[in-house]
Amino acid sequence: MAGYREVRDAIVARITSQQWEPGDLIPAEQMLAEEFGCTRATVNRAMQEIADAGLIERRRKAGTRVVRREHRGATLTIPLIRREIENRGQRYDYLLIDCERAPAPAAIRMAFSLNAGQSALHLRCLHFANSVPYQLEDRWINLEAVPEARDQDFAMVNPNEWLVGAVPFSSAEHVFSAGIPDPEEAELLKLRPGEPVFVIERLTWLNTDTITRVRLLHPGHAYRLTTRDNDPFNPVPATG
Amino acid sequence: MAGYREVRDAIVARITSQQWEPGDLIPAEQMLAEEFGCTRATVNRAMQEIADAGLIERRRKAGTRVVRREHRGATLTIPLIRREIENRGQRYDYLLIDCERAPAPAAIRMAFSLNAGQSALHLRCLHFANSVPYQLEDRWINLEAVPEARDQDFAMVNPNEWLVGAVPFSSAEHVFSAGIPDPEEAELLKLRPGEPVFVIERLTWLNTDTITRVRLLHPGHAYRLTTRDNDPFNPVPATG
DNA sequence: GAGTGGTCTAGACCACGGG
DNA sequence: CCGTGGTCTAGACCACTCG
Repeated sequence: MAGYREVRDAIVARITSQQWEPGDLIPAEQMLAEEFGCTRATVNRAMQEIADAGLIERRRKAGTRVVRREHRGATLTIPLIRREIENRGQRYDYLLIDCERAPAPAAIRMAFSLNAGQSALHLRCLHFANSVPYQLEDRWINLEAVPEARDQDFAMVNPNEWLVGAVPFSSAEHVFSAGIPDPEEAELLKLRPGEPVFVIERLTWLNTDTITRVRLLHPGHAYRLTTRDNDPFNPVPATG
Repeated sequence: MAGYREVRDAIVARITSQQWEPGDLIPAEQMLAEEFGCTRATVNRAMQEIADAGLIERRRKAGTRVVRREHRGATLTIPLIRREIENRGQRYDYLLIDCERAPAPAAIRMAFSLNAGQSALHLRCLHFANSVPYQLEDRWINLEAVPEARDQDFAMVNPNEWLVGAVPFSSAEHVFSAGIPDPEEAELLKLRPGEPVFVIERLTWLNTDTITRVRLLHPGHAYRLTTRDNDPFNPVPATG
């Protein structure tokens, strides 16, 4: 009689209540199917979801065990910069500082797998929230991987939005850090002396090609990157 | 003849190759089942996984559409601090600075849903990598939710590890920012003047109870938080 | 070898929601 | 209304791997 959600939630409850503790072996699917009055397929679907969430580990013949929870995951959503600002009810403005094809420095050449002589597209721009500098973007685009970028007018469309629309799928690597801006960066962001910046560096791939490397600077006093991760199955806690 | 992985990968390929573009309607499960020579259940499982990955949106009667990819997600793994250091081959040391039951300040009272008079457990500690300060931890623990914390000796076991072991399941909220340490913090972390800190603030829930709020400071010059997100189905790009 | 999970089938009924 | 996805069943075969 039980649907897979009920089976799933019941099993999760036994784990979170520590009725089944980390390391414990869970009854086999056939046993649970009988207990819950459903077929093994239904139990299997429930168990699959719990395993996907990382609560249990399953191995043929060895059975299913409650996982030792060692670390917690967090899912960040990196929004479109324009949306991020407009969603807060602020006006979004965009300024292209410079955009030119230039010889790629060594670090970029390595990331893009380019030879010594090759060039790439380098551009810098500023994003404003209510006319206040919100993000300074320093981006390299791999023209070997994305040759169409050369014909784009990035004074009109910001590279963030253009790339998201033009590149169908990719992997990404993010690095977050705190740093001290150099004098030019500080001036562009209109920072007070001594003000730190929150730095996001992102590398993006299309299949095996690196398509872009971007370095995003935010004023330290104004920027907070937030993520909320809920239990995969349990109800959402009160938002404090 | 096709298994659900083949069906899934074939459909994903049509999306990433832009054969099916964002907004497009995908053939119904029955059609795809006939095309791939399998049952609708197999197609359904493939589509479920693709939908979970966020590539498509499904609605009864309306059918399945390719999603407009507006923002990218990133999955962070917050490791055990000891592991993070030891995995780099460095020596981990831990120092409890202070640990006392104290009246909770207003912000903590609000987060923990406490009344004006109530107290909570406040502790501060330092984590070292090769004897260099790596993380300054300032933590409040809600004794209403986790009364066992009062009997713990946090000079021996650091609160990070104890909580991960003691609390079976929870949600969490992370906020990342860059900041300027106050003089005491700067001294504890042995920072040079003007050095910024990378700040992680985390709230953790057990069901509807807030169990702990922790503020973690890292020296800005030494700390980088990295995350690598791969396509859910495609092979991993070359690690640059 | 044998027990467990992984997957598939053929068919069925239902819930949602667009037209 | 009625097409679509959501879910379930009863049964089957297979793949892995522990003992």
